[in-house]
Amino acid sequence: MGRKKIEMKMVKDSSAKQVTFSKRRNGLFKKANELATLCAAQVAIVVFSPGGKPFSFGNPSVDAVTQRFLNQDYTIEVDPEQEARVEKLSEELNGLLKQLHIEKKRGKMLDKALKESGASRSLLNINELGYDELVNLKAKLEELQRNLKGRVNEIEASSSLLLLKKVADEEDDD
Amino acid sequence: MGRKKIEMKMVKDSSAKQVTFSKRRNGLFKKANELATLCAAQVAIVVFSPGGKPFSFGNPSVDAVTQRFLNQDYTIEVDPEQEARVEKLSEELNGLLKQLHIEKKRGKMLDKALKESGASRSLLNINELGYDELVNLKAKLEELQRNLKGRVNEIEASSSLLLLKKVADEEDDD
DNA sequence: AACTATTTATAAGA
DNA sequence: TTCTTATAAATAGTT
Repeated sequence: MGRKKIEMKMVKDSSAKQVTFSKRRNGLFKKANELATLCAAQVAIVVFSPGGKPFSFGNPSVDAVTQRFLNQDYTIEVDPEQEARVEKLSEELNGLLKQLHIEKKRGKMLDKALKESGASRSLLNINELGYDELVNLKAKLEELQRNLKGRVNEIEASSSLLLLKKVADEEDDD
Repeated sequence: MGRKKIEMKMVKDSSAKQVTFSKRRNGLFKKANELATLCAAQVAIVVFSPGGKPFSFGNPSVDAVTQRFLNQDYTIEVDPEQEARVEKLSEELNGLLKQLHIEKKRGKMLDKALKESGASRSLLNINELGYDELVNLKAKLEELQRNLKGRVNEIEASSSLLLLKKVADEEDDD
């Protein structure tokens, strides 16, 4: 689409690559916007440049679309299409396990950040909260803990050990 | 790009909209692929059609790019740019809390699915695993539980109650 | 699904 | 980077 046809191979010259990336990223986002406008479609795009910088486009927002994608409502058919039902459940569990895995990674990063930053405590102005508010928030946190623990037990209870195999495998590239 | 120029407004005729969506979705994914190939860039796209069906493109995969995006490495500057440091930490914590919130939702869906589907147990062929493998997986699961609980405690310990306020707020739209 | 008349994107150059 | 322009590529309307 220009003065000459180009081969679909990686551009070697890093400066030219940067120029191509900028132009084509703009083009891609424009197309995405048109698709969303013309068709009332939701679109989310995340791109990392060759230099590792993130760019994103979202309609209505990357977050909204991503969450819809992750939370996809696998409605259980009462109609006995067991095959499909089981497959959907399996996907559901799988997604959950992936999330748990992401959580773990984030947890490690958080640990590191907290240790490295003595200043982090200063970010938390407890004084802004009244006593009742603190008590309330503490309760919320505890509920959160229970829910998390409860769900892990739920998984255990349902003996989804086969799926856990995948977690075990993922553990290996940590 | 066709016999006539079209207005950038939503196509009303639902059949024409579907055709336009298909064509342009293909075009978008092709462009994304070219961007990834030419520039060695990572790209992830998620699109929902007007009918609500999900489509995705990813290089190397939607998952890989999404995780990189979510896990963006907010490297802590030792150089005392405290302002930036605190902001990054705050974002980090925020993202974590969002994840926890997503988790909760997914947990509820899972509960529902498990209750509604008596057949779910049949999906879990424990018999495929040997005893040692089972023991191993059990250990993995317990480690997972400890890690999750540990991280929640970490948050509590660092008194990030201010941020928890956001969780409390989000609770309200459940 | 295919076909084209056109429009749009973009590679190279300034 | 931004703009210009020759040309390649995408696609709107048609079959």
